[in-house]
Amino acid sequence: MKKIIVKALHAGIKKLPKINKAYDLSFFSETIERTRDSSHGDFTSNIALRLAKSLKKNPRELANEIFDCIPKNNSIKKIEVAGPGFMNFYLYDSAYHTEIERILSNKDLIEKNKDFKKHKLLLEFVSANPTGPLHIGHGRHAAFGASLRNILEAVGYDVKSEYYVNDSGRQMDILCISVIIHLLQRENQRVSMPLAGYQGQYIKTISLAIDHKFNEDEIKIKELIPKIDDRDNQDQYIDCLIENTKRLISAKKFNQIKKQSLDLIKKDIQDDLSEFGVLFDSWFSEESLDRNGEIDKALKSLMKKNYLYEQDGATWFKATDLGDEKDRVVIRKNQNKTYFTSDIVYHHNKKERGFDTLIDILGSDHHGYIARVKAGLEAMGHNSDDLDVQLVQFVSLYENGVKQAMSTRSGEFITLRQLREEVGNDAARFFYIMRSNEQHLDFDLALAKSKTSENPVYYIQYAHARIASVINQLNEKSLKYDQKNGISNLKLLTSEKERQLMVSISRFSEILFLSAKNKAPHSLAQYLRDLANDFHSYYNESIILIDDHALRDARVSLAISTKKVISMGLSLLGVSSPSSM
RNA sequence: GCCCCGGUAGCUCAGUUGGAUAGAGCACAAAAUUCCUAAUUUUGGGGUCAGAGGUUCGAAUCCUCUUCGGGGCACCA
Repeated sequence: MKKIIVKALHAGIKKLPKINKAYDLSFFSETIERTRDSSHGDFTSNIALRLAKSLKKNPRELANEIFDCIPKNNSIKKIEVAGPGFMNFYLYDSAYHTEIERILSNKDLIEKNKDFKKHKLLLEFVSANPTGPLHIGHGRHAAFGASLRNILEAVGYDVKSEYYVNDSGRQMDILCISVIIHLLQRENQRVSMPLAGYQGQYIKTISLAIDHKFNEDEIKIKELIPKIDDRDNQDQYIDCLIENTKRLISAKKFNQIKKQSLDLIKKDIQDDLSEFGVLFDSWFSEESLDRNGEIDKALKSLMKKNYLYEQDGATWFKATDLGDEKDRVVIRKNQNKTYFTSDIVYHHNKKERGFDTLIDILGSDHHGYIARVKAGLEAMGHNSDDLDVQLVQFVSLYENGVKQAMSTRSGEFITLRQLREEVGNDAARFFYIMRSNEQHLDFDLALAKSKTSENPVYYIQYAHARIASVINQLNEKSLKYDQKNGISNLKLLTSEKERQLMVSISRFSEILFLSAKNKAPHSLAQYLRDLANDFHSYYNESIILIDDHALRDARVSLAISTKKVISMGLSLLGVSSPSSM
């Protein structure tokens, strides 16, 4: 709907020779907003105020000049120059009717931007280490990423989502040894879990599933346990323990158990996310980068470009040359590659696969990591601006005003699965994205569980269910609904609340584009709440199923289009739209 | 010490990227149902936009400083 104003303004400006510069449509679009106050019309543009300075003109005069040049348009009732130089646009109601008609037709509810389609995006998110179940923090990433993906797709982008599986490196060995220790304990061997090992219940579950039994002669506890005090040197202790184990049971058997453990955890994560309605187009294995020789190839290329040097027995990447605050190690003294090494290659790989923009959704505690990944991209010959990092802040759970403790170390943290079971997928999805991602989230468990109007999810879903119920009543009362008749009688909808509802419906597409542009799914959530409010308010004031056929069909048309918008909006957020509650 | 995010009504938060008189929900006070789902609606009070300076026609929004809260500054991931 905003397009009407954008085009009109553009047509007007084109006629003014002095202003006709290289302004594109998106510039005009940026100057136009919905009015906050209906006494200012439907839309307002501050274009005259913005251009006044560079043209050295009085903004009001300029606004009047533009006004004189705007051609007649059968959607625009009148244009006013107001205040310091705003241009206020008043639309005919028919413009809103056209919008309702479009929504009722079976086409897409919103018009995608065709230019976006050639833009390939790769959205990477969650990417939690496969060393344990997902917790409530990952849940926020999952909900945010999945919603963002849906929104970007809805406005026209070609977008794929990916989960990066950190399936190589030291932490996988630690996972494996934790499982092995558990297996040994089940055989009544006198070994204790290293302090740096994974302590959670799930380790037990994995060991039960693997159910491996070691031979008496291959495990000699005395040879297994390092001669160091675990409490003094946790890292050294566990590394030594891993080494001993590999030697005693053979690296082959160790890797076999590691693979089994990884597969079990990965499966659990995949099931968890899929039950949560979070689907990925691909699961990218970190380990595959090494296996396919991509890491070596990239390192050689960096070496050739003189981005690497040796110092203190390690190999360093000259990140400072490319904007990072310090140089970073890519190969450690012990010859192991760092996590960052894989990440340079992984991001390079993403670009090589043909993605224009890479969106990474990271925890806010990873912000210090951005500069080095960007440096890595530059070094591999890409533009670091192609990487867009969205940071997500932490989640705290509150139950009746009391903050719930959460500790990863003890393994007693609240999992995503527990949360989903507690409050349900719908409430979890909605609450996770209800707030801006860069804001700390206080997740109110009691509110999420409550089935009252205080709970925004139920409030919105209830609006949908009410409309569904009205449609059922139509049939039960054997009333006929004629959509064409409804559309041609939309002009009968003249009450303030009816107009308000039509205005809200017409904003949907603008909200989606804004939400996509700002990568802010929470705007959509806020909008849906407002829309539901407009409907409830209208529903309370007017009866839809009245005897007057023309007005009834018009009202049903309005209700059905509201239902369609709510339903699509909720589905983009991964929330269901029940027909009865 | 350096870097990132945040501070808006009693509480939880929006604020369309610099616009006109700063908005919701909850809580509080009062009202509405012979009628399509009361899981609803209507009305009301409530603000030094953390503080101070600056930029300009115009600042919650941009810049500088101060302050408070969270996070980050590895040959961990």
